[in-house]
Amino acid sequence: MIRVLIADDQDLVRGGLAALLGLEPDIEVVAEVARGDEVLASVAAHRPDVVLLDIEMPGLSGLEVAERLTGVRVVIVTTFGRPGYLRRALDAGVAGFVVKDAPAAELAAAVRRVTAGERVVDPKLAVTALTVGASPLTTRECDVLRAADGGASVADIARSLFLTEGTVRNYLSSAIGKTGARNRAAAVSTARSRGWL
Amino acid sequence: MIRVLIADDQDLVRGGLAALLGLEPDIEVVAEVARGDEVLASVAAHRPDVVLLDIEMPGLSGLEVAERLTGVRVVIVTTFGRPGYLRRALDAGVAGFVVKDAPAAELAAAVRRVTAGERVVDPKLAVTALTVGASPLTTRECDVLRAADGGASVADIARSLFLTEGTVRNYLSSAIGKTGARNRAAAVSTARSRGWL
DNA sequence: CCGCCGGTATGACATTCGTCATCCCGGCCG
DNA sequence: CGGCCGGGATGACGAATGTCATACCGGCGG
Repeated sequence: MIRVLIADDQDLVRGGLAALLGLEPDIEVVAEVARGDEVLASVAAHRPDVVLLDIEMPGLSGLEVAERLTGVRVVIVTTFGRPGYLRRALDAGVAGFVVKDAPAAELAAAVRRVTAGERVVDPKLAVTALTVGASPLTTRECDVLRAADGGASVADIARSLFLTEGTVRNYLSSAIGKTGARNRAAAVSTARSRGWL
Repeated sequence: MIRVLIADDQDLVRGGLAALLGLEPDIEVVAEVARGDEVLASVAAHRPDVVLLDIEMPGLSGLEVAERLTGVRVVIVTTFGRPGYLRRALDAGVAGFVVKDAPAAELAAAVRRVTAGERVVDPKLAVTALTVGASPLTTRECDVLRAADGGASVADIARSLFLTEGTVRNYLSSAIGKTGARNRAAAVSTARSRGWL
């Protein structure tokens, strides 16, 4: 019996995945959590063989959780097949990476394969991740781009990061250049779609 | 036996919902589709009692599908509890509106209740929808905001909508005013979060 | 029939952005 | 030890953006 823990913030989705895996005779869902920061305690309590992690969760992101988890196989299950996400997931040592628009049958298969010691990654995604490459953005450029999301002005960003307006402009300019965008909004959009933020 | 059709573009989620409802003795999932524009044909073919519609799907959005569907009860199942979505859904005559972070048990309950002729809407969401109010944006203002998403310049927007740059600036200015934002990016963000786009 | 609203357009104006050059500092690598 | 890179800052300049007043047209409600 493969013991599985599921972490996803959307009740309906989490319940759905549990129901899906519950249909498999050799898989048992031993716990479900809705927040990233509850995963570690639950893993300690239930000792699952495999942990399914959504990336976007309150508390801690799935990627952050994956970095902290040891002694258990991790499969990232996410809506967004962003190259940067895959890269960070692999850096964090996950055993599998499945996107939510993959065929439903693939989930159970992935769980079995990582249990058997294999690494499960969508080949198409892997190619894209290699093609797009790693993030060229520095830490601060990321910070500034994140702060710029939602339409904050240079002054707003400067205040929220305790920087001078001029410095913020420099970082934005640099990030715009690196993303090949023509303004901050496009830069944010590009960086986000690549999983760089 | 309540016959249900599920429309959601993410295989894993759709499969999950199907598995979840499959556990109920009085509910039968008779069809699944992944695109909005496949729903009508599938409804004609399978004659379900209830149709579960995700909003964000390729082809047609769940809201557009709901407007076109007659003779069947519709439940919107969406990630985003945006007031504007709920409003448009109710205008389209749906019988239920469930957000994906609702408890899993609520889905089957919602299906049963709409079958019994009830209308199922999250009370909190209903309050927010009434509080926030309907969209103050005109059609063109929406168009321009949508086109502005992703960081397009005034010139880009003008080209894509066959307008003068000055006119685009006017619409943007007006939309920025109506959303209480301080620039176009914030306006897009606000309008989107309210479901006005 | 007149007025208002939405769509479209023009021109002028102040403000914000994006770019560039240049500077300082502290690590880290060769 | 001497670069080089990343973080941080300043000032200047041109381009893009946001605001406002004004105008014309077509439809719809009073």
